Amino acid sequence: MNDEIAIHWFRQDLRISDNPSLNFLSEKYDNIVAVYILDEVNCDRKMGSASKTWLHHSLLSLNEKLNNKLLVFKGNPEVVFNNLVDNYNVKQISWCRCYEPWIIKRDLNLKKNLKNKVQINSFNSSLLWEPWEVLKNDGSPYKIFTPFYKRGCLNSKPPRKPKSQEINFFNHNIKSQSIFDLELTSSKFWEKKIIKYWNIGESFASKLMNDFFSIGIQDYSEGRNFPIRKNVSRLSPYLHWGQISPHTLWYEVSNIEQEVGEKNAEIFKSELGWREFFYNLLYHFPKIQKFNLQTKFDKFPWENNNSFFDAWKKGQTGFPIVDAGMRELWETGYMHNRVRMITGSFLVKNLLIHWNQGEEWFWDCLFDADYASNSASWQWVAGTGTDSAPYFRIFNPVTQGKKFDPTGEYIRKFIPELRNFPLKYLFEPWECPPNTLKNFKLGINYPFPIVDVKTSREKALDAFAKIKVN
DNA sequence: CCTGGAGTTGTCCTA
DNA sequence: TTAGGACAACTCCAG
Repeated sequence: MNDEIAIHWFRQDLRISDNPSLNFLSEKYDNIVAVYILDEVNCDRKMGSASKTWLHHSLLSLNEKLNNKLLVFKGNPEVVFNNLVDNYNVKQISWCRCYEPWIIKRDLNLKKNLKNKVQINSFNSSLLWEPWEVLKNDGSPYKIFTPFYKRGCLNSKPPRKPKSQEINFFNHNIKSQSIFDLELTSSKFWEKKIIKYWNIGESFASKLMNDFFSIGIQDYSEGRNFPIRKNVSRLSPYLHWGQISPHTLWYEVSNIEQEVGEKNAEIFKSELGWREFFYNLLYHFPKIQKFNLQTKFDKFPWENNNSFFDAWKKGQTGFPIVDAGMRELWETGYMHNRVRMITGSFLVKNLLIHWNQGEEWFWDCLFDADYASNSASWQWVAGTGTDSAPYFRIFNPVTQGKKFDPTGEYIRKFIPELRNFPLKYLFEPWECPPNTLKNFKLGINYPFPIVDVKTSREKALDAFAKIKVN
């Protein structure tokens, strides 16, 4: 019997279907061995708590699909692979590309150091266009979304078509650590709570896609702005971990463009385009996770205020739409996109707290925490990023609440103490005449607003004026 | 090199 | 009540 093996290294492509590396190996080899390695040696930032939880359950689900033959290790991949190559007849190692700067660097070294022992291949699986392929005519990267997407992406070659095939996984006897040895999970109440809202794994990703494409997308262009409506896909965590490919989403939504309306399909695609844009930015500006893209913001007078930051994290700012969002995040490991903008704008522009702090908190709490998207989105909110959105665009947390949660249903869902609060004052409880509600006292049952909207807005505008170029 | 049009998601004031 | 312009000026991008 043939004892030659080929290793597929699972990373952020935790799926069997439409996996180019697995497809490639399957055509050449009869014996494929699947490996996952938790690398906390080379990384420049450890996974957040929610990400670890998602990964833990994803690996359990993947392992089950593989008849418990997934090999799991913790440590430096180079050491792990050297061991495997020295002890088994490994002909080939193959993986799907990641784009975090530290991973690019690590993989490059790994290839260099192992290429004399074993054949190595890598594939694109998680981006519709490679970041080095979408460039302006002069060869430099785009900094503005619209030309990036319309001209850079839509005018170049169409994304690869998704392809799924039978994979020849090998019924091996190789020993490894267990998924529990990775210590990705704890018995924290918080973890148990947030996973209750999700079904984690590849099969649930396709189910979610199918459900969304048959119902939610029908009113995507309008409805996606309202946090209580079922018009967003909530596929972001699955996309991040590669439990579904953007290629599948791209072509599936193209197929139903007539039924769901061209506009809804186009806007959904452009959201995938934003994801591409964020990766493109990260690839060409690898420091955006920490550093302002517009360096003039380096001298912006951010404020250090731990009690404000704590109030924001806990959903105790006294602004119901902000608090509802922050509590949704803590309760479910997710926050609706519109509310991410509102809470982000509030942190940065009303509290004047550095976007780095918001980015860190989201990194820890979000199931879809993504190195590229999280950083680039925070820079967008803060106005420190590439897009030249006017600095005076400051969300008003009262107006935004009234506009996008007009029935108050979202606020009431996540802020139980306001469940019986009159709708008229729900977006600005401090305006409610005292004693309107029995057993409710502002400052006791729900906090007073920690800042004044008007004066904090003006303060932010003054601060922005100070860093103007001239 | 020059030119002109444009830039995800807002708010506030005024007529 | 509502629609339209001001907010300020910059950088990006393509021709």
